[in-house]
Amino acid sequence: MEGELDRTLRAHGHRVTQPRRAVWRALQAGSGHRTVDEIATSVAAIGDEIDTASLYRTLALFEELGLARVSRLGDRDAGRWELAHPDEHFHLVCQQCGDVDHHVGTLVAQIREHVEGDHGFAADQIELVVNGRCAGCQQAAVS
Amino acid sequence: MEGELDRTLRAHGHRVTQPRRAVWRALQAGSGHRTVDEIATSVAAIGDEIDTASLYRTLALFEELGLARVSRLGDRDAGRWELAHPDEHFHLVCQQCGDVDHHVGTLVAQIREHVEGDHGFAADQIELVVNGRCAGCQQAAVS
DNA sequence: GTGGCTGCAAACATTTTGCATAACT
DNA sequence: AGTTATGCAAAATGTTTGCAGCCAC
Repeated sequence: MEGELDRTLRAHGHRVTQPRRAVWRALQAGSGHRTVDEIATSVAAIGDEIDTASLYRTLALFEELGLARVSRLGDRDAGRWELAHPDEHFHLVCQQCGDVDHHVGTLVAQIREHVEGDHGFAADQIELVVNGRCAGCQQAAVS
Repeated sequence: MEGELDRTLRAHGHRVTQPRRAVWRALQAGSGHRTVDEIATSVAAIGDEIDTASLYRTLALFEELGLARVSRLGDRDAGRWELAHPDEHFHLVCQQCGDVDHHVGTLVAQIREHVEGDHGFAADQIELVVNGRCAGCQQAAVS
């Protein structure tokens, strides 16, 4: 469904270009939580090409339009991008296998209620990152 | 109490040096959530001096020893360091005034239970960053 | 045709690393 | 004395910016 990108871009007076479409498709393809580098590779795999600078600009635009989201997972390295989904979610980062799991649940809604109720804080975006060891790696450690 | 630093360092076979003491004192001084640059300035203010590379190495060591913690607050820029406190806590980042509030509560413990119970995930460190507008800025917007 | 968008290259900021010297134990 | 930690400089990494030409509108 290419419609959403085109519609959103035009609605805000931005142009629909080949690079933007390519990035959009690349984001759809993968399973989220990709670095800029990975997205560039993904774009290349589709047969397109995009310059790093343009990629950053495109992602920044997507974020501004609410089409994508970036999160810096607790650790050191680079920002990771994913398509924006309506549901609130949180990340489980396994320190051992490096896997990043993506969970949707009521947890984030509970957090929102808590900070709004107890602290009078208008929560806009909630980023929850849990570092630890996933179920698989715990088993592996025992065996 | 300078004892904690000395004790912890020696307990792990590390040396007690002037730069390490200076960084430790600088961390005690400020109110947490400082960038490497700010810590360096803080060290200089005490009358000491430390090279950036050493500062990074020192902070990495402190983290390894459980004396300090780093967090990349959702946004763009650099990592922010603070002393490790036993209590779990979370951050409220106001997008308007830029203030970073630091809250302790049962919330983080609840999160831990949730991911361990429902997802079999052994939570090691939980980083919760809430972006939004603080109570003060909400009032300011109304008036 | 025109102004926004892209690609290229260079700048920037943050963090890491190699190595000779200094300092803790 | 024997190492470990430091400072300096240089590199690595991730991201941003200036600008001439191109392309969607």
